[in-house]
Amino acid sequence: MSDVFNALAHPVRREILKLLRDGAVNAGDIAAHFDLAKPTLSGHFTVLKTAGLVTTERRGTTILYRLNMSVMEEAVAALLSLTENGEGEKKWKFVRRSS
Amino acid sequence: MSDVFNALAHPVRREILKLLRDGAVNAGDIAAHFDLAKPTLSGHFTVLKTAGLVTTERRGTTILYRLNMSVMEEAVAALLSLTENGEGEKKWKFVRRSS
DNA sequence: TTGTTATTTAGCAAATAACCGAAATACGTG
DNA sequence: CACGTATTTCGGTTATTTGCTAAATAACAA
Repeated sequence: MSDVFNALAHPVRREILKLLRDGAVNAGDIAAHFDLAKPTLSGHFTVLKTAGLVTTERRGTTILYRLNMSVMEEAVAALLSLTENGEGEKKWKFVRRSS
Repeated sequence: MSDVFNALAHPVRREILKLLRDGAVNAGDIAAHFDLAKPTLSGHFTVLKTAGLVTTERRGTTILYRLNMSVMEEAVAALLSLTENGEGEKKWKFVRRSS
């Protein structure tokens, strides 16, 4: 979980995750959103991938980055576990909508 | 929010937060839970305090550390905002129990 | 004031992180 | 094969982080 929070700790990486909310995006299109050199973005991709927050799929010459929802869910659960002591009533309820 | 996730990225700091789940604890008692020098722990306290995740209160010779729940809640909200795009159905439901 | 306990600050070494430009790799096309 | 496009890896610089010991500060008691 350290890798996950570490990945979330950089504003550029959080912005990358937001770009992936509505579907997979290729590395070049992501890089175009930032005033940073491509190798720098590639490094950020590696951090996100190491944390498991994104997955990749080669699509011809480009590489698609996709959000890994299950790891995002685990991060929320880990965050909640820091405040819930397990004994007695839970203070929070966090559920995926069934539809 | 970078400061918050950065603070959460270190396992010792997450463990410190867990020690504070059931109420305020003084610096010495927290330090006793780790095999680290006290100045090292003091540095971790500073990171948590800078992030706003804990507050301090001097109580005689000791200093009490207390969890700042509102910042924890903001962290959860920030995490959710990375996956919710605002248009259409929300995928998640996250509510505080009323009781 | 002197001493004792609790905690932080200062100073230092080693490791890691963030950025860049240049070079390398992977793929598809002619 | 050779070329163009997309992306990553390499090598380097600078800044930050984590840990330590030793010294400084804060509060209290005698």
